[in-house]
Amino acid sequence: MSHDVVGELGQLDPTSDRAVFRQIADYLREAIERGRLHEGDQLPSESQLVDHFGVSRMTVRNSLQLLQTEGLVIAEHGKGVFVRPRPPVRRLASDRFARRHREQGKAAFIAEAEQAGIKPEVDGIVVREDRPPKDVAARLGSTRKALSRRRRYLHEGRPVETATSYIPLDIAKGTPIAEPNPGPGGIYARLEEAGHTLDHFDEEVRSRMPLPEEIKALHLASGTPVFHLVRTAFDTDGRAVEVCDTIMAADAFVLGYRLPAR
Amino acid sequence: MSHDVVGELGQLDPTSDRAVFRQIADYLREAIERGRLHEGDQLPSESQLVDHFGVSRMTVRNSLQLLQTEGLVIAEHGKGVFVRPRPPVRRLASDRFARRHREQGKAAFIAEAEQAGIKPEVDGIVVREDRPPKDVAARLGSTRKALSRRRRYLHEGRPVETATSYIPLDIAKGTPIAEPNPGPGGIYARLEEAGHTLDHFDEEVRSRMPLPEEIKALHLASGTPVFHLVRTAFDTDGRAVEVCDTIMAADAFVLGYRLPAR
DNA sequence: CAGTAGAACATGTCTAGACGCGTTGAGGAG
DNA sequence: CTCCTCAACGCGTCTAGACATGTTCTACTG
Repeated sequence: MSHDVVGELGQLDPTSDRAVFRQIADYLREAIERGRLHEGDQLPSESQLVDHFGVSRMTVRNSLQLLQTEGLVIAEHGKGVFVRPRPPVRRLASDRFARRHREQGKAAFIAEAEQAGIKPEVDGIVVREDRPPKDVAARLGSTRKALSRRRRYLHEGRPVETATSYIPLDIAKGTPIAEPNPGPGGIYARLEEAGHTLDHFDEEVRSRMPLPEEIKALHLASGTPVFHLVRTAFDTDGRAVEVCDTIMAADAFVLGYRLPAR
Repeated sequence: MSHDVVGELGQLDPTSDRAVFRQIADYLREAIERGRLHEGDQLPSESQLVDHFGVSRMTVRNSLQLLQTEGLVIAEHGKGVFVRPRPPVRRLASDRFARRHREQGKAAFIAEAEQAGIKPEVDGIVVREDRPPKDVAARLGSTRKALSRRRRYLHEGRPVETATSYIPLDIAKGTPIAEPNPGPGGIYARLEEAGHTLDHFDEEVRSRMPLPEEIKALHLASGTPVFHLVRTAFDTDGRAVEVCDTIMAADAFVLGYRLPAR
């Protein structure tokens, strides 16, 4: 071993009120935060920690579990536990749906990813006619069936986002919006061609831990929350013409917004 | 017991590849999602689950641990495990720093909370001269000392947000901004009075799991991520006059933004 | 009747060990 | 030299039990 990490971990304080597994987690967390363990580095193995601290394996596992739920480390079956590498994040700017970008002929996700030098992909597109969930229906102002466009986005092969758009059928039916590939500029370009000039978007941002299906779809490590965005597009008549419900891996994005001071 | 929850949980499938503790968690999660267990309801106790499924206690605890990290339940020592109640959320609108609100004489947090019928409090105000962390320094365009204003916000007695503002000393020194209570309208009103008419704010939103100190300051249950906001205020000369670094309990807020389509 | 000690029950922490399965590298077979 | 087998190692799952500590309610005491 080039560097004796386990030997530098210190010893338990048996007089402390703090639980043993928390003390062990504290030592490991400190080693990560102080930079003695870098991104991607392997932590001491469970049996090394058992030997060093003189505790049972379950106690050590409890410590590692804690660090996992904090998002600091990731365990890989058969290999070891590693300091979690921070993936490159995408900065999303609040003008990402501005018309000038759309006019380049690219959808927002693609255009911005390429500008950031990231290879984007889109995946698993499903277009259906569907009754929208009731919070979406409330935003669309109708509980009728709508066109739903579901898809998954990837960065450099890693899935980072799933999104489902809902567009009222009277707008979408029989247009390229109902096709899997809606053409250059994406569905917003098609909406504008159909006379629904876009005025603004309202976006709501929540964050929470992912559901099992979201963990699966985005290959999320434990300790990774998700952003839940609900974006409503309004045309110049004030009508909601699209609601987009998005789940994003929170470790892959920074959302940027400009707020008015006036 | 008015309702035999544990009896309705189904049995393990010994032929399944899915780990036993995951199957148990699945049943409990389903009971919550289907509404057989409501917010605040107590789950079957560990020993009841041990009896029902015929497994050891550690296996049951593993299931409950999983649901805790998902944010679905919360364990209370000596009392039981309960379906986590969803606290009332605050909707933050993207115009929350608009001047018209400031002119009412109230700071943004207070004004918006009262409008939502929530009793707001501010807590633990610390004003110092401090060298800002380097990401903040980069936004201020200076690594010199700045005035830092730290404080904690509460809703109905529950801590939900900590924030630290950094203001360049040449702007803040000797003004009410350097006082614990900066007066009506908050520091933004004072900045404008000092000739720094505000033009816009840039806000960056991240989400991650909380650090131990954040768990402590915000009394976070496990399975609760935090929003990390960094907001930079620009005056009409284009100068960054304040950077505000905020940690918010993610289960207490919905962030709203308006995006331009042009 | 009020107050309290204690039992019963709840979760928290920890031990010691067993078996399973994915990964890796050394050493032998071809 | 190449390929394959297998042992060593690493984490994943599960058992059975012990003791600690917080909570609640009962029943006894004064």
